Amino acid sequence: MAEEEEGLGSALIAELYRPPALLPIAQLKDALLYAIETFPVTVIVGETGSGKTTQIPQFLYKAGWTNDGSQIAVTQPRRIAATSVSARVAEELGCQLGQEVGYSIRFEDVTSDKTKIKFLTDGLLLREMLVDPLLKRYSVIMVDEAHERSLSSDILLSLLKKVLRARSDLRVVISSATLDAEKFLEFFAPDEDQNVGGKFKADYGTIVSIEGRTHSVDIFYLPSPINNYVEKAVDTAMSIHTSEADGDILIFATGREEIDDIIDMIADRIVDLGPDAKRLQPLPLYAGLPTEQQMYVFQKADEGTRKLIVSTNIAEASVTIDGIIYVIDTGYVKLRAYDPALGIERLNVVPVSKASATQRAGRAGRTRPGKCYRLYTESAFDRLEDATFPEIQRSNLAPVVLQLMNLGIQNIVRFDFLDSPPSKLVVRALDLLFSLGAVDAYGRLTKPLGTRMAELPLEPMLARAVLNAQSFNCLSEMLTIAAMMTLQGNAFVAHDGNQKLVDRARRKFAVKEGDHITLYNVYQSFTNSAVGKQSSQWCRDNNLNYKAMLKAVSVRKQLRNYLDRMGIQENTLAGSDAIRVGGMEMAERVQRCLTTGFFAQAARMKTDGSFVPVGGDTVMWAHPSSLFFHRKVDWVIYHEIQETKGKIYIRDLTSVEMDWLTEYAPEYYKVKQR
DNA sequence: GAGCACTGC
Repeated sequence: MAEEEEGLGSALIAELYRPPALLPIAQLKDALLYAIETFPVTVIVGETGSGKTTQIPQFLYKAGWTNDGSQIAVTQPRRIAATSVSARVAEELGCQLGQEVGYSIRFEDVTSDKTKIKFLTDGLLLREMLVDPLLKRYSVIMVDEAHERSLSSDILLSLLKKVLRARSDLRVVISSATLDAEKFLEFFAPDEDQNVGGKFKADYGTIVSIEGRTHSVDIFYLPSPINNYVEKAVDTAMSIHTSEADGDILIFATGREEIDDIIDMIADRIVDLGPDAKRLQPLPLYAGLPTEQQMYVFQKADEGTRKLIVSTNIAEASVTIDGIIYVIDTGYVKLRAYDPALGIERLNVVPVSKASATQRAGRAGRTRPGKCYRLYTESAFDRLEDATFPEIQRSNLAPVVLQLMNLGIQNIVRFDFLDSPPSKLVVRALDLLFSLGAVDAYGRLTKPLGTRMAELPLEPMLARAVLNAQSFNCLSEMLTIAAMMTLQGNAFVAHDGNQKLVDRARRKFAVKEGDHITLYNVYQSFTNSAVGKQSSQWCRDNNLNYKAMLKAVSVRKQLRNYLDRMGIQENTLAGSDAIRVGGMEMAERVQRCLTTGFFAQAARMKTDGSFVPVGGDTVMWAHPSSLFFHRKVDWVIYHEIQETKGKIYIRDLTSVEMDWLTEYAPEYYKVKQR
């Protein structure tokens, strides 16, 4: 396992560790088992630290829920949680991980025929439903952290509702940290029960509440609203540092730039404190930070030094840091929104929800009683949304729709969602899938193209291009490019914050055709036994993210296996072709092949360097990480479009010929011209 | 001209 995950994992295990007998959940054991025995659906409400994730599966196991040879599944929204929690439970049961207790995540299946309790990501359980739609191997399925309302856990709950209709023996346990419990339970009401109106006849399920074991956290609000929460966060941190007892500080900010600003301002203020003052060590934390730098936040500060961690939302649920006593909540978060009319993703800074604010405050009370300073007024808090908008209502739904169709859901519009996505999102998704040939004019999944696209763990446009690659004799190249695309711009990394070095490193691999083939060259060099040798040192020397590169190797291998099973062979010509891919022939094949997937994302550069889409007037700019940030080009296809601070950026560009667009997507462009 | 919140298959 890579360093980062080990580090984060052990932090998580530390959080979970508490002698099991002392957990409040132990007292509720009988009530819990009774509920699960009696009702198809049990919703468990319990704060972090209540032990529900580690204890409930053990109760069920010991109560005989796996005696008939079936398994207990516990789903997690994150890989790291699945691995670390399973290790903890294996230890408590005194067995080796992978025996009675195991986990299964993408690329790693640590289970055996002896496995009774299996932790897995919710996305992977969805994949299992393709093979086993009724999930027959499980007697109990526990969906943990359902309150996070992730895309895959939402869909999983919808599908479990369907499965329950066919399987009266199945038990579903939903665990939530917030007050959504009733909503979850009511969702599982059989249709006839919903007609009873106000009368609530819940013989299909029940709610069990578990006391948390976190310490109390005093909440402080501002007396009046402020304009600049960045400055206020700095002021608050400094006053905590100079007047409050020992204990580390955690500031929640919205993004990298803001975090850097806060850290710079804090650094200035530290100088003013004078040489005799207690020391303060500001540390940034966000997902894009190189692993080594992320690890600093977990290390104990020197004696007499107070850590001040300035973090994105990553510290809200994904990462747990010990020793935080003070939390400063700016009250904002950066969230994705999807504009179905333009097909653009936006990252907006928006107020947090009450659930989020509560979760943030709780980060101060893990070791001992703490304090949380909310940089907004109490009435502002009262006006916050109860919970963050579910992901399914603010995402590009093309991958979701494709996956649901492949699971046999014919009518997406009538699908029983916990919260239905806006119909515009569904329509947009269907339009795109139709233009890609995954869905026919009757709204049915096509065979084999549509089903194959759904099977590949790639977004639809990329899946389409990969499935076309064999006919362009560039499957080998496209597999590599697809694998590199899943890194989402994280192939290069600034090891010491020096962005100039990154740009220089990128130029070493650059080819005139654009970013995709540039990334292909990166992969080729990394895996070449005479060049990168898959070594971490080589990555460091070339400003590449070693962990990300290893992931690309895994993804490529997995994609390769999928295509093997589909009977699509890697072109022998491609594998042995000695032509440098930046040269004419191969490059053009790749460019054409990419066009067959990304024709709907084509644009042309104007003289001022901006881009406009076909038949549109949206002004777009090449992202600074693109080869075409500096260079001139005519037509391009792009992989991603995103609005940041009012400016629309396109990322991962490859130059194409205008004729190819009409050649490979005649229908699409005929409609466009009307 | 100047920059990805966070996950997952």
